[in-house]
Amino acid sequence: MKKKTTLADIAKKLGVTISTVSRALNDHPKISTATKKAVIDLVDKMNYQPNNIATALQSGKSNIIGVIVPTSDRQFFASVIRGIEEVVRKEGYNLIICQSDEQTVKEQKIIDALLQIQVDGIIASVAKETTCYSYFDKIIHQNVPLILFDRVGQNIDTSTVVSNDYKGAYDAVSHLIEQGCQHIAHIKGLKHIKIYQDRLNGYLDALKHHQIPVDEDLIIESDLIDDPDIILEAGIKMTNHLFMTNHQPDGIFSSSDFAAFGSIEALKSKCINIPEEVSIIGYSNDFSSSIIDPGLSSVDQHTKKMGNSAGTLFLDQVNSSIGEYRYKQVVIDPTLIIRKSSSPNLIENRKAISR
Amino acid sequence: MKKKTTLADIAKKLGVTISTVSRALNDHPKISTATKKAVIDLVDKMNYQPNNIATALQSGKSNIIGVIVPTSDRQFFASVIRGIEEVVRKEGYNLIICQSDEQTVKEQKIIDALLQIQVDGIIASVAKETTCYSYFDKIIHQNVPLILFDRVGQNIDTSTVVSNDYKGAYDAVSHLIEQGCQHIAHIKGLKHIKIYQDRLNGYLDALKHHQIPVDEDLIIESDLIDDPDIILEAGIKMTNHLFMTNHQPDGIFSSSDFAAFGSIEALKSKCINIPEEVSIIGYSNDFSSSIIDPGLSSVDQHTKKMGNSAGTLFLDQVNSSIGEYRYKQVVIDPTLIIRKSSSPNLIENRKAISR
DNA sequence: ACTGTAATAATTACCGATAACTATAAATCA
DNA sequence: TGATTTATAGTTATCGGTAATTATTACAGT
Repeated sequence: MKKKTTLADIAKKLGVTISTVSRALNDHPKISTATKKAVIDLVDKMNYQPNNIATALQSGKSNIIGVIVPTSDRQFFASVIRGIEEVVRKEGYNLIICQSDEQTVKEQKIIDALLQIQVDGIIASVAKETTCYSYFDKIIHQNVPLILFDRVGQNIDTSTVVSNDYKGAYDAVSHLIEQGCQHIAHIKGLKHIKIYQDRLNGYLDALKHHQIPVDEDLIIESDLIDDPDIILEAGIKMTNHLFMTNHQPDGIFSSSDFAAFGSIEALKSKCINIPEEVSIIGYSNDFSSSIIDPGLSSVDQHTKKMGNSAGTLFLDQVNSSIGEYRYKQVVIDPTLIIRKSSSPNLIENRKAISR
Repeated sequence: MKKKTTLADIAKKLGVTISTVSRALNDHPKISTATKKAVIDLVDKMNYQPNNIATALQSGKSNIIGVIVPTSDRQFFASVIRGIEEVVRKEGYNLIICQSDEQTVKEQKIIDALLQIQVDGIIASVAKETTCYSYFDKIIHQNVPLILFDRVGQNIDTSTVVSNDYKGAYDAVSHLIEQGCQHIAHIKGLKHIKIYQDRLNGYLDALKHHQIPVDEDLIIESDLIDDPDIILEAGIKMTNHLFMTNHQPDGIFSSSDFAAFGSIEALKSKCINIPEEVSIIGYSNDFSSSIIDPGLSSVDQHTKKMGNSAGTLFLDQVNSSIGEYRYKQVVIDPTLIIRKSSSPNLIENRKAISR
């Protein structure tokens, strides 16, 4: 039931003042080596643990970074978080992970809570529901560094880390075309979210550059940001729908791996061969992409690297003197991982890069 | 560049003292409603945000819980974390997620860091490397509530939440036997880790109770706690090894879904039918279990529920008056999810329960 | 008019640490 | 020897709140 030892305890026992002890521990030059040694010895013996809260109050720094993600139990975000941590922990920062569950209201509550506990910065990916970013502006106005990643707001002036979704989509669709596909369907996400818009544009441009006409009936919109099981079911439905029309696709580019899993399942139950009759490419390179049969080609976003970048941007900003810092925009090029679902004569490529 | 407003700013503007403002905000009975209203109005207008660090210093409570997991980007742990958060956030606690990467040294550093930032409690799953638990005792000695889950230490006197691994294994193996398997292999984890020991015992007892002799050659040990891709490869190797002997199994119970994925891949490439010739059951009910072909039967551990329990145990402990609290041990029964890999005439069961 | 008692608000100490400013002694110099 | 460094450590204010204690009113009762 012993309570924690403080500097006062040590000072009293040593017959010196608190500040002497404090300075001894901080290796202040004006403290004799004899005193320093005495202090350090006693500190060890009394098992003294500095109270960071007191230091935080004094210095105005909490050494805590708030991380807001729509959901932490998705591979994508978990991996980004790990990437952030790798970078910032080296400089003594801890992370508080918060989940918005895609809800604007929760997101705002979280922001308030984080500001209240005096985080030194916030790294966030915005909830899909969110269309107004005034709450994020609030963070900036309080002089708290804000880094956005992946799902960044439209008009927020701050540093960001995004994946080059346009390129990812362009490369994926180009690859399908090279494999001989001429009627490529696209399962796209909600259009107000930039990443899905970019992927759509990549898809459209790839078609255009290869002189393939766009068939609007082959483009299906879906809310892709929920429970994996639900998206998978949706993928099945959408695929069945696609194959009920008279112009059936010979390729599918899905903005979500999970929807692509549904496509594979739907086609398999229709006894349509993948990739001979229909090629499929997903997005995110989820672990299951390598597990499903046939292996799903997918676009790897280098999630951990995204996290690394976000962490680095944060450190840059806090370590630069106020006023002189300029926001930076980092764009990370994704990599197309080719598996059987889009390439018939391929040795299985399970291994993902930098997952 | 405006800096944060404090109680002092409000007090000055209102011509009252800081404590009056403080008490007005805390709805103290001895403050007139007029003053309270004036304070609250000004607080709104000046966009005052209470400084939690100051409160934490004063109260000795940080409202932060440290969570230590071997790795946060695994579905299992991510889901437990979500479960913890669901429960504790309601009472105003925030989580700091830390990853030990299975290394004892990192684990100890994390514990020191968490104690230093004055967390109100620690919820942890111990690293596989860890065999000496003195660092966890340190937490307890500092009167910081400690809850262990899943991988609990052997001799630590504290509250715990574990899955009934014995039952999970027993049920799985019994099911294999009911399906007609007589030679059931077991891919087990490191024996010094209790969960793997329990699963082994469940396996052995299920065999015994069905009068099936144990064949030591069918039990293979593997380090199951690393990168999914690596475990999968190991699963392939182990399975190939099993099928090189002259007594080949007709069933495999794997302590890891990922190793089981490897088994499936190995058997498929040998053109051995699953489940007609060999039935397979994994452990953890990873999302990919429902994706792989055939669907992998697996033991669902109700991870979110584990998290809920851990959070509840923590709250119980902090909310009980000191000295009167008794440690509790919660055991959660897992559920066997049956899919095609162990049951030939089954409608696919993709949906997991309470993932 | 004078004391007693609410009602309300101001003082003050404190949480644990840091840092600027002072103070004290011994040591050095003119 | 007296003045001035130098080395070392003590004082005190501060971070932003909370809470116990004390002070100031206003009003009631006699």
